[in-house]
Amino acid sequence: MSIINVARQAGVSIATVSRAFNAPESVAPATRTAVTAAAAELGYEPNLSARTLRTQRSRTLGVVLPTLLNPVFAETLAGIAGAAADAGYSIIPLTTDYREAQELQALRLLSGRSVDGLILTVADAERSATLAALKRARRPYVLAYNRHPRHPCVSVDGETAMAELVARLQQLGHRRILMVSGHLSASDRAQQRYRGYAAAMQAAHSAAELLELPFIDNAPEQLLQRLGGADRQHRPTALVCSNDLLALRCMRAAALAGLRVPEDLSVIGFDGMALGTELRPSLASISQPNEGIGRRSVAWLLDCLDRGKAPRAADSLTLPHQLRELESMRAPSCSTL
Amino acid sequence: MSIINVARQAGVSIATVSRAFNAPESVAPATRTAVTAAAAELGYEPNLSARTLRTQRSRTLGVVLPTLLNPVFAETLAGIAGAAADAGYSIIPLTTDYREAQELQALRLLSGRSVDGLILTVADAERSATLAALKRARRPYVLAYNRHPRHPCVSVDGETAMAELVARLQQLGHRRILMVSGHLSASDRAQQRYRGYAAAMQAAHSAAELLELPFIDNAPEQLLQRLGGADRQHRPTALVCSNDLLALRCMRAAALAGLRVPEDLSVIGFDGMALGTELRPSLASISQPNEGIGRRSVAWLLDCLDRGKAPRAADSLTLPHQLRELESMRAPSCSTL
DNA sequence: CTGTTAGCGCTTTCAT
DNA sequence: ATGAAAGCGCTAACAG
Repeated sequence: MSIINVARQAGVSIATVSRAFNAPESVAPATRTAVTAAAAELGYEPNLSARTLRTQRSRTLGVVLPTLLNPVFAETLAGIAGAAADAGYSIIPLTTDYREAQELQALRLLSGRSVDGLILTVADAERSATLAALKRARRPYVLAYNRHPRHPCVSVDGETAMAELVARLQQLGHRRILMVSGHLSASDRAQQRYRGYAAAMQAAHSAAELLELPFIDNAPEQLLQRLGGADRQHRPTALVCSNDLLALRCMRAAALAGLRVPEDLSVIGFDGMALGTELRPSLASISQPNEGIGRRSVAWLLDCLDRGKAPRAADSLTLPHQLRELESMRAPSCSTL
Repeated sequence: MSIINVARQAGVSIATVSRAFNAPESVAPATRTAVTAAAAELGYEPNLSARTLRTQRSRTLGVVLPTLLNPVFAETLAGIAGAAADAGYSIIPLTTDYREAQELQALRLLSGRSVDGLILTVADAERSATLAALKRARRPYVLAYNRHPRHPCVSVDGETAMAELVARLQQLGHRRILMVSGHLSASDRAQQRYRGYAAAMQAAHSAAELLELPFIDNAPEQLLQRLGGADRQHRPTALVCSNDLLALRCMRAAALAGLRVPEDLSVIGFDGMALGTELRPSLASISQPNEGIGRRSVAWLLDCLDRGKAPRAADSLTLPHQLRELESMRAPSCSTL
């Protein structure tokens, strides 16, 4: 079922059929109707491969994310998929598990598919071979979540957000605030969040303390140890976590250590995954507009594509974050101070 | 950078280059080396659109799922994406929000992209216009999660699973077991799960009771009412939910009604989303191999594609489920009986 | 084992 | 406003 059948059916040339679809105004109304009718009758759908081959535009976007098992990225992908679909674009998602080798592999897979552009979240924008390759190939791209002065990014200001959170906790009366994260070296975002935490702690003349947890089992020994110590004076009254999944683990570890959240310990996450509000206690978090980050990335990229230029680092977008002060966060009770 | 450049560089014809890539054994070792070297030097990647146009095979799969905001489907997509990538296939995911209009729209988008096959989860396989269209178009497809005698499906036996769960609850001493679901008419899977529940309740001479909740706010009035009633004799001792997300809401509603889980009320979900094990209490659930369902669907579909035939309903796969008896489920305490 | 060549379905000059 | 025809990059006969 090709353009040829439609042309025959409508009694016109294939060029006219093509025009009727791609530049309707350049075709006489009567002809247009005839073509449309013929196409509908035959159930004709233009062949994208042929169109791509001819125009060198695929109307397809590559999407490279760390994992879909973290709801944050699932939400982001939902936003990307929605925005892309609205614009008539398809997406090809690939996941990397935070591994550079997989990032490069993803790029290779996508390069053959001649995607018009990519949206990606890399482990560390500064030292990313993937981004270097991308620049070299001069393919338009937008980074989601990453923040870097030399790349086009859509993100929130995690450093400021974290500093605000710590300030707010201090204001509530918290003094011993522990930060928990995965391996800092594995994520430039975690590093930024830590900077915000450390700066705010220093500003308040409190001691910063970081606990890096291996991302393996459910109730990490280290955390239990740190929380379970008999010495109430040294136990933190609040845990700020570099992401929501980690915060969940912390809440569970706290419960296992016999601590109540938030009575004995406040736990705050980062990301604002939708699920957090469904829990009990609901998860306090610095919420990012995850779907929004996805949508805006697509919108920006498509806008650039339309004008034939690549997104520029200087036009990077910082979206607003929000402190979600939910049930897992509150002022420390007297007994814990 | 096309096959022509490589041919020139290697001093052979374009046909030889093509063969060197697609049937290396049919080319002299020396020639092969020359071609490979030339390709590497030029950074050549075969153009998929051209190949697709010529061969009518895109090495791309369409994936149609209800939503990515439910972790179950995010896990499924992760499995699909992994298996597809391993086989050198790309996927184009589309979401439908359980709406038939969007299912049809998805099909339209995919038809132009000439995907080799599709994997989909539809709201109701029995009355699905989408599946009808798919059959008419003779495109190979596999349903994930849906179960239907006339379609090729990869799923677990939700009816049996639910019956087993209810039997186990009865064995633990539960008598007043309430089932909670979304609108039954919206999902053939929920219907199957309900059948299993009803049958098992009847077998135990207990009264089946279904609460259909609108999928809108976080702590549905109806549920609170049903749980909060002063009359302890009529309050259920266990809630079986048609999915994990709903179970989460139930746990939250229970807490708001002043009930402890599992001391006062057991809550069991269905799906086995990974996040459930991270909560406190951890979520008991009938767990399905979500990533596995995705992977197996891809494997089956690709296998059929290789042999040039479409998956047949008769070869449908039922994967094993498992009762995850975690913290949110236990025998009723004396005071609640 | 290798080369020549005809299209896959579409868009886009260039004529008319 | 419409048609004729070239060609996007590749594969698969076919010929040698």
